Amino acid sequence: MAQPHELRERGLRLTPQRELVLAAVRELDHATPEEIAEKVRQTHPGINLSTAYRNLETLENVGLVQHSHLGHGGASYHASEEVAHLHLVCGTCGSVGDAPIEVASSFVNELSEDYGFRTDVSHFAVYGTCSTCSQKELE
Amino acid sequence: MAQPHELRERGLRLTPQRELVLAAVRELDHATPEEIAEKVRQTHPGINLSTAYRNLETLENVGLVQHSHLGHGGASYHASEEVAHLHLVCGTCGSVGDAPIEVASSFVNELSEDYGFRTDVSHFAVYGTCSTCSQKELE
DNA sequence: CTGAATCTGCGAATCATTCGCAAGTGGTCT
DNA sequence: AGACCACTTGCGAATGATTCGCAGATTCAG
Repeated sequence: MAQPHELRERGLRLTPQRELVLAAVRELDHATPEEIAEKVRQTHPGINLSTAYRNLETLENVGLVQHSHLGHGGASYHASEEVAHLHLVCGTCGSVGDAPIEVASSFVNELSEDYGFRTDVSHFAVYGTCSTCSQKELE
Repeated sequence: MAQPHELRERGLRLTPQRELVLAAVRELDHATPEEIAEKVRQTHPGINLSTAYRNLETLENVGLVQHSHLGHGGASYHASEEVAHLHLVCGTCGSVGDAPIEVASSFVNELSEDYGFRTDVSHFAVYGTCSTCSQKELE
């Protein structure tokens, strides 16, 4: 009995690499599978990239982590308990800024009411030009 | 003299494949490089995929075409003169719906005022669940 | 018509992600 | 503790999308 581990509780086996992947996602925020594997290697050198990918997928299925698409590159993972927020990706300098999800609430509501579309604003990045780069363009 | 071709006018050489790529982008809307190459092959069988990619990049540099990221897959190209609109991608069924860009105007304004971020709403898809799939979930 | 710079075709290289498979391990049931 | 089996892992190969290197072809200015 005793209280089951959070992974077991979701029907997953408890393996060192799985725990480490989850820990890495929680520690690094917005990390690519590659970066997560790299992090895990610090304590478990042998871990394979495929294993990182597979565990991220598994953890996502049970809702412990989620991924979003930031730049043109690959996906970026973060823990589910993290507060959801918008990602403002600058197409000019590549920086990624954050903004509270509330900024989009009226937009989300409108899409819901008019189109019946339930938006997950944090899944894809919001693309544009950051204030710094906008300034520079004026020069 | 005479009026220069729209491509020459932008400092580009006028090659058959380049014109065809541009024509294909205009004809097919939201096409992947692969689909564009396929289209071009109808009139110019020999065109190489790399050439399509290179020309799309070149055309994008001079502002004649633009690309956006719809699903997890590759980029999708469209002509610049096309009216910008939002892409509503359903994560469940994969469908891509459209919505006028005005729906996002207050959202865009807010980001601009509060964060100085100039948003290009049509570059990345808006991710979520379409009305059809939302319905099904309730059953 | 000629030359130089720009393009194109092609195959190889890259990057991110997924697969197949055999060997290893975790959890359950005795 | 011992045995079993399904789930996992490591590894290398397979994919799919995109980029690169290069030699030969083409465009366009003079």
